[in-house]
Amino acid sequence: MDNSISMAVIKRLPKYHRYLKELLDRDVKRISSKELSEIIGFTASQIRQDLNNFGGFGQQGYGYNVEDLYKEIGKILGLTKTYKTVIIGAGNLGQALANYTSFGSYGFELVGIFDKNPKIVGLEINGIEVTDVDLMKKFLENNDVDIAYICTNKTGAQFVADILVQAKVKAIWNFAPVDLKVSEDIRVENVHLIDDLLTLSYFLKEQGE
Amino acid sequence: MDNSISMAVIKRLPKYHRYLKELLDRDVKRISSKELSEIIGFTASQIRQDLNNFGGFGQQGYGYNVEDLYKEIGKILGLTKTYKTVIIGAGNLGQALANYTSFGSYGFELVGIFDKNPKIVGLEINGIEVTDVDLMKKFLENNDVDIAYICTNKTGAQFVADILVQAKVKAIWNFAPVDLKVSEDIRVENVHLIDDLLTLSYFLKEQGE
DNA sequence: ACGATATTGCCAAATATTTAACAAAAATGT
DNA sequence: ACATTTTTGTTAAATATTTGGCAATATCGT
Repeated sequence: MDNSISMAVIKRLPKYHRYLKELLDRDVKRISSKELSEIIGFTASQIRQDLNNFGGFGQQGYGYNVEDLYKEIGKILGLTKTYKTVIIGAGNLGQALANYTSFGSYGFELVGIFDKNPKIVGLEINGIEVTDVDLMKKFLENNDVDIAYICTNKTGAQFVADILVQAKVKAIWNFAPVDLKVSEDIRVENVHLIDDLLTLSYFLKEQGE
Repeated sequence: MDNSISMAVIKRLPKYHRYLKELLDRDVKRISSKELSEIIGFTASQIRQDLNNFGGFGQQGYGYNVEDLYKEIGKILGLTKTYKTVIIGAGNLGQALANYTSFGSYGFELVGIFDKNPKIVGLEINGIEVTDVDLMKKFLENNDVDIAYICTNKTGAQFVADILVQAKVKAIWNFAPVDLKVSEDIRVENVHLIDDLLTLSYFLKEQGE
């Protein structure tokens, strides 16, 4: 029996979480799959199906308790604990991510920033000093880092990834325009920004035809 | 008859484009779907199926000519023309995107940057002066802008989107953590960074169980 | 020049995902 | 208290996507 949850479902969970947070902030107490479907844009059937992968959180004739469901999805997403994160590559993007305070509010705690550029090493960004990337290996040995954000250029990304794998970092969030080769036991999420632009470009071309 | 290409296929096109560019740079002349499958990680069958949505670019017993295929996919993606783009919100992320030179090399030309913060308005980023967002509407009337990158906070995003829709901007690349409500004729790509982190978090939690 | 090999394009089968349908259970109104 | 309405959880049907199989055709080696 295959009890693993499909990727399609997993990728929708953050959106549920986001919308439930909004409802919670607006003091909405309960919501039906139908009502939720109208604001979130999935079908009611899909919402019920998705949630039932994890348990029966609703109640017939009533719907779902917003606060409970929000907390349940938080638990499913692993938001009950905090994660230590590092940024490698403190260029524009790395600095932008370092300054994103909202990640911290979800429990992603930034504990280190690394770069190889001597002009950037030593700078303080969001209260954290940028360290030379040559010292990263040692840092990872002394700190139990969960997630690394790779914000280097294409050339440096695989080199950095190899060190991260060796140091048993658990996940990589990769912004470099390259698909990293890593061992099975490390999870990678790629953000290929240019891919999104090309998708837009595809549709703009289509429109003109 | 439904002749529209599925989103699953469209989302893979940029990856084909990326890998073909790499092969081209390495002076590889021809490639079979089997060889490509080994480096790109899709099945050979899927690759052939994907490409055949747009035409028979290959040749039996030979495979695909790398340069031709690269160009064809570029054409499919609409990379034969240039697009005028603007950035709204010149915070850390907006500035990072403004400094991304690689977008330009794909034909996405940055023509304006807007912000509401008086401390930022007037700054020059990558050769472009940041303009007050109140002047954006007028700017859009005088310049045929194709794509707008929304890098504002959650609060400002919908307000900005409404102006963009009115000004007949064709596409929005939205980095604000909100799902924009826009008319049908404008294309939106969302980049919800936090969603990716939550996906990683989901899998980290799974690992521990 | 010709047989062996490689490889596409396409169709069909297998999987995966989404949507529809509905019985069962809870809530609501009178 | 009881009929009506709401809404879930779940099963089944419908769609969509991916993979496998193979005839047709080109290339390659001799």
